[in-house]
Amino acid sequence: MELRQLRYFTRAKELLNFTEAASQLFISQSTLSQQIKSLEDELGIPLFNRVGKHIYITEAGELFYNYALKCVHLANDGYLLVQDLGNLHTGKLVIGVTFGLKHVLIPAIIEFNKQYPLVQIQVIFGTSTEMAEQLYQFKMDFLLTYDNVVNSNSRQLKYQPLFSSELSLIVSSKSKIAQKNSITLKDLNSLPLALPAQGFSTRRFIDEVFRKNEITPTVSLEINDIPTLLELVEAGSWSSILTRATVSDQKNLVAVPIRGINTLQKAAVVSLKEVYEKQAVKAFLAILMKK
Amino acid sequence: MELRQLRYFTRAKELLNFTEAASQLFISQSTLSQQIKSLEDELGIPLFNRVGKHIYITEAGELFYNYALKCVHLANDGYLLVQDLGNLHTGKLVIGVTFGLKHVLIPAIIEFNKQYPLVQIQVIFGTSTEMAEQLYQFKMDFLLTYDNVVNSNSRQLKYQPLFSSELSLIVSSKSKIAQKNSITLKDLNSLPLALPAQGFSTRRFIDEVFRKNEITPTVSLEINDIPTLLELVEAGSWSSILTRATVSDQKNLVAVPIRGINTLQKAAVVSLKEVYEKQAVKAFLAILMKK
DNA sequence: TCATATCAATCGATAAAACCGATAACGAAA
DNA sequence: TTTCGTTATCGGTTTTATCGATTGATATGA
Repeated sequence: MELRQLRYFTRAKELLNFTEAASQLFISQSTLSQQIKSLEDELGIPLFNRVGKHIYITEAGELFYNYALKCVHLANDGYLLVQDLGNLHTGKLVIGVTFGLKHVLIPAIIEFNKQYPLVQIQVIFGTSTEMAEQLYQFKMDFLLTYDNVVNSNSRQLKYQPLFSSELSLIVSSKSKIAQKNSITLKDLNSLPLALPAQGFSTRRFIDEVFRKNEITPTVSLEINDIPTLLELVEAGSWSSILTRATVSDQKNLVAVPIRGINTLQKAAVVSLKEVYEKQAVKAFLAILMKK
Repeated sequence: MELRQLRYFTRAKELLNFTEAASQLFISQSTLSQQIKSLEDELGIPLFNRVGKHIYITEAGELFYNYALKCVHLANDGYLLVQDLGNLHTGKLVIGVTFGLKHVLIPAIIEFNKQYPLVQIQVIFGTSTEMAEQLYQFKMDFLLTYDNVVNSNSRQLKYQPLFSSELSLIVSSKSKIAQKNSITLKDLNSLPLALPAQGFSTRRFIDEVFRKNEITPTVSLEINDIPTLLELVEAGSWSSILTRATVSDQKNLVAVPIRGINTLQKAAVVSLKEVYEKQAVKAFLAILMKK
């Protein structure tokens, strides 16, 4: 039994299709077929049922999978551990972030790069849904978002809170509303709203607030790119709802508080529980939390 | 990185002596030396410090060891688990059964559990149609039913006959008919019948008998739960048609033979052909057949 | 100080195995 | 029935794991 075989097996089990699995593993289908067979021979029990053109996992396969997967992950964790042991002089950091937390991330990146110039940084903006998916696939080290992310998911996430920011009405500074100290939820009914698309954590939160308070404002624009959204709001026709923090560095936009409801959004660092945490991640988070 | 290398490494780390470790691993010292080196190359960091004729573990080696050891153990646990499965120390058995064969199943379950108390058993009562479907989807290990099941299906089923039982008229022991030695098919025309719903193998058989003999008795009640059916027959208003075996353990019901036609129903174990048969299934069937 | 014992590293050759492409075999779908 | 999508198998090639023999390094003891 070798890790190679376990890696092949887990992928095959996940896809239940040898051809596709082989392609993802960058080996030929024949190799995969042979390696699975040799693993089955060693275990003395079939891991898959072959029926016609399909394969199904057997009871033994299902049970064995748990061990195989853990084993592969453990080996990988060990590898990662050694990789960045001491050397924050190599390695790569992949950070997911919602646009609303850009202002928190930027200074931290600058500071981190000053301290550890050899660590490559990749920043990915996206919806929390998209990013949670990438996190689960180990394509991301951690993500920065508001904390009402997918909680129904089977695997567990670790939350480290950063700060809170109020959800506010965002309007152009030229708008009449910009003068007001605050508005009520009901005022929203008469405003044409431009909101982030489905999938953004803020949007999920907003929809929830609407539902609870039984109001259905006109959402006349949905868009999945926040800079563009801000640009459109700046132009004057629409208002939007975002956290106050989102526009903290925008001159031509004003955040008007929404009265009477709890609109506190908690920003947090989200990562996978029980997975080895890179040195670079630790160092980065130390900088981030210090602020 | 392969499990072989991790096995070599852990042993070497424990003994801090390549020559001895190699000997225990039944490989040459040169092989061990090379494999450790290739592991170190892949990790990009030395796991041992070579000082003169001695070796010492490095910090990286010490940390990596924890992962390597767990990984090796996990793989071994997975192996043992699968072996156990073959030895019936774990696992699950899902059995589908028509109500008419309950009396065959019960003692077999009791005996099986006595012999293999660690195997979980799940029993599903249902129509043969439903259960055949679940069998095809690998949600069931085998089913116990009368053998005129779906034969038109593309995939192939394996039948292992158990015994035969005559289809009889089932009446309350209080009924007048209960006294008779037998009745004819034509007598059925004048009786209000309560039959199992479509989908039950017995019902399929009954309908076939009616069709062949060109009679159309009054089916005044159809029901998809056999215990309830029996309860209603017991109350006295209806008669039913079921195998004699179905009422073998019922006091207040009598089975009256139907004359002049072949009403033999063959009970059988039905499973998928050409699919690996679990050890637990083999053991269970051995007990079932022995009776 | 020098010989010797004891270890790890290295080299070259060999055996094992992982791998690939081509093709067969199979069942499902058309 | 043919076609399509899939897995299994075969024969040949490449990679790599392994070995024995040798070298190099160093601790020990005469």
